[in-house]
Amino acid sequence: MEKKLYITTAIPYVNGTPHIGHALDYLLADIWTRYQKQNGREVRFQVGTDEHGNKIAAKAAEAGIEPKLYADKMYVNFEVLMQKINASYTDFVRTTDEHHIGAVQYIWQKLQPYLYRGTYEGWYCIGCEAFVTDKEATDNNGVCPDHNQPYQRLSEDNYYFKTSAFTDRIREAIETGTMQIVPEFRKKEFLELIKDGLQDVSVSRPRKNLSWGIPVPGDPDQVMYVWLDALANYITVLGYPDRADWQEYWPADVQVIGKDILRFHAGIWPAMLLGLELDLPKKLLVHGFINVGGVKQSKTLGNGVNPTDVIDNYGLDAFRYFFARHIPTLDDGDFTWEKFETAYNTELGNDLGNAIQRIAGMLTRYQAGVIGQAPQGEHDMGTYHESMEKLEFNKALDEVWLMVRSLNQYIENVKPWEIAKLVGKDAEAEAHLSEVLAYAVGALLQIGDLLVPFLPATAARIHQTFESGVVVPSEGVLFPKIYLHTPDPHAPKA
RNA sequence: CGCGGGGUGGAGCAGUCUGGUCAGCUCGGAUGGCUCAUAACCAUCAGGUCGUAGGUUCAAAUCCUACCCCCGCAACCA
Repeated sequence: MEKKLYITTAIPYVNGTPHIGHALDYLLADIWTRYQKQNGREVRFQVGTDEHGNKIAAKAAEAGIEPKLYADKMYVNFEVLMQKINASYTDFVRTTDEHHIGAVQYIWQKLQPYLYRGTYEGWYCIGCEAFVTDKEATDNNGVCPDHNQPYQRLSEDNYYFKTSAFTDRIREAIETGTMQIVPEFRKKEFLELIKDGLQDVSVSRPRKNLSWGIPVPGDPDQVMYVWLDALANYITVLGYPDRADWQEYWPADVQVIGKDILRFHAGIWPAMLLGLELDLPKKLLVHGFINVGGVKQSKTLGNGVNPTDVIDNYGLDAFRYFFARHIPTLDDGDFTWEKFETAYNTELGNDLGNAIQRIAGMLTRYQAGVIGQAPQGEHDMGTYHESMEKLEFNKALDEVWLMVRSLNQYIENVKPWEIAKLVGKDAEAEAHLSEVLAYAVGALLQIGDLLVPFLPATAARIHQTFESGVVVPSEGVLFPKIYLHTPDPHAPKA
């Protein structure tokens, strides 16, 4: 019996609205999940939200409501996005879930041997009631921009987690591939980073400085800081420690994360797992960022792209297509509306949509829609599957489009419309025509199969149209031309 | 000498580990063909000293050395 599969995504902090980066997490995990399911595997797919911390408490206070109530309102934004992307997740965890809280407290106690009291010292802003990083303090020249007050050097008591104790084992796991980091250059980057060992992290705060969080068991004055709380979600959502079936899924097969949080997921998180005597995840998929026209998205620039805008105007599959193929799975990518629309019109519309249309059209016109027995597509799918295994989804899609092109070339070569003219004159024409079109359908169905993980609706439509042996007509064309951001070549001249 | 990634035709990229079969792919542009199709499709062309300068070799985008430039990261902003 093969192990049941498990894939996770990073849980976003609900203080804020979802953006394209979150969407990418869900999309990549969903593609993988659908691919594995298509191959008969059972997959559990986690998503969730991170809901504790001062920023949430502050926002809630601003709105005059309880933090939990605020989180209740905010987490829905993310749930809506996941559903909009049609992410086929099986589990949704909120760090304010009762089970999660209980499990994290259990984890805290189990990690006792690696926890010790310490003093955290850093730059603190009275106005923010929070520490800032040394870098932030330096960048702002020692003055908080929000409150226009100088930072103060303060120290506070808290608990530390001895991640340093696990440096060697973690390094070895990464080097030997027990815990694989893809792409390779991220692995190198991280190994370099921990050359001098992992540094212990502070995992709690005095209650007076952090009210909204999970209480530290046995110490009423301390509240847990983000690390143990948030990272633990990957196992608590499975039911760890009390619900038995978590063991069927852990260790995770793939954990999808952005490049910015690699260090926590490759350092602190494995240390936690080792402390709990659990296996490390098999693979960390580290994706990059999405720039817009070469510029980093930021709130201050206001150049962020809203996934909803894309989906609402072009359809979900168009969204999934672009971000799966034109954003390299394992590296930074670039989005512009022009690029997006060009890919939509040319690749989805001209190449694929049109191929489906012309084949369906010929079948209907020449053979009253009867397909007969479509042969198995015979394209070699080695490269496709290889790319899927290597988590290079963009390359897998490249391979599919190679097939779409060669299908169009095939049609052009055999010219079914000319064979059709011979029907009635040439004794073999009818059989030949039917054979040619059936072959085309076979290729199309194979393409449909390969698109299942990426474009579920499109794949379904291909199958629905051709699978039964008779063309089932559907309303409208797939991927009709849209010119919102690029000039319409056929528009009458102004 | 902090670490990492990268500089290939107008744009975006592949190829570099395992030197020759590499100068390739997509978009955009030009010309032609075709008419089944979403004015789609197919073919051909457009010529880029593969960042710069040396070196190794019968042979380098691919290996070595130096240099220039761009972009990330440098502990909590996907």
